[in-house]
Amino acid sequence: MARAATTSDVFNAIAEPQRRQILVLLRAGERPVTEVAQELGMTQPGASKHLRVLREVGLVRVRGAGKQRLYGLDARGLRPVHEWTGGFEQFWNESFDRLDAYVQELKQAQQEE
Amino acid sequence: MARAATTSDVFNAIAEPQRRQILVLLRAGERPVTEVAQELGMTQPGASKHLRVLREVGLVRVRGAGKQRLYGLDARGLRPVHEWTGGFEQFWNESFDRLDAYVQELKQAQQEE
DNA sequence: TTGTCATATTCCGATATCGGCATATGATTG
DNA sequence: CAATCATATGCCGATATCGGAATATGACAA
Repeated sequence: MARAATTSDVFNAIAEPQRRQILVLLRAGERPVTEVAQELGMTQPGASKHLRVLREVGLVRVRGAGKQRLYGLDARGLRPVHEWTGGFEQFWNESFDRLDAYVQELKQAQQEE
Repeated sequence: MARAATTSDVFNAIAEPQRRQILVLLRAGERPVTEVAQELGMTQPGASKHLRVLREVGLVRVRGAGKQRLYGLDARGLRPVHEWTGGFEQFWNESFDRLDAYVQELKQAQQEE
């Protein structure tokens, strides 16, 4: 088998740095593809493709505005990611100290050998 | 160019469902590879590979315990992800209502045509 | 040292990714 | 309708991924 599809999966969609940049940019408001490409220093087709992925996972919405198509943020899909990582909150404080303790114990044990 | 490396990037590391499962499992405590594989229904080499990636991005630590190697969680690397998504918190509430409003306006506009 | 259990690595095939370039499709205006 | 601007798609090459199977490496015990 091969790799998981980036489409239809928010975790994969935001694994791409450029796509994260796009999302951040869109926090400032809707923008047409060209402007996204320009502001982030990517090609128009490049931006278009990334926006397609973001649209497919539902992180972005489009609406036609005359000749243009305005892309806007729909951040609701990021919530599950936030919550998933939040499930580890207690572990990046308290619990890790224990692990650190283990490591120190090990170092000592090695020195005593 | 090709795809970004999953190694040395937490966002990519957690884009893999099985790796997320491993992290969740390890919240319950340290475990040897074999046990991880068994509890999650994957092969030993499979688990080993995923754990390698997680180790390389620093989400997991190993310590030798006799014949075994115990893998333990180091969730600190998840914090940036939590914070990054947290930067969109206001957008998955308030701000999206505006976008919804737009959509409704558009639907109306279309009906009036 | 040899055997045995635990884990890591290697090689492979199928596939999906991302970027670049050219081009097709779309919408609008004259 | 033709011209134009805006955007999307298609095709390509290079590469990395994931899973599977076999095998190598490691650690310990007898």
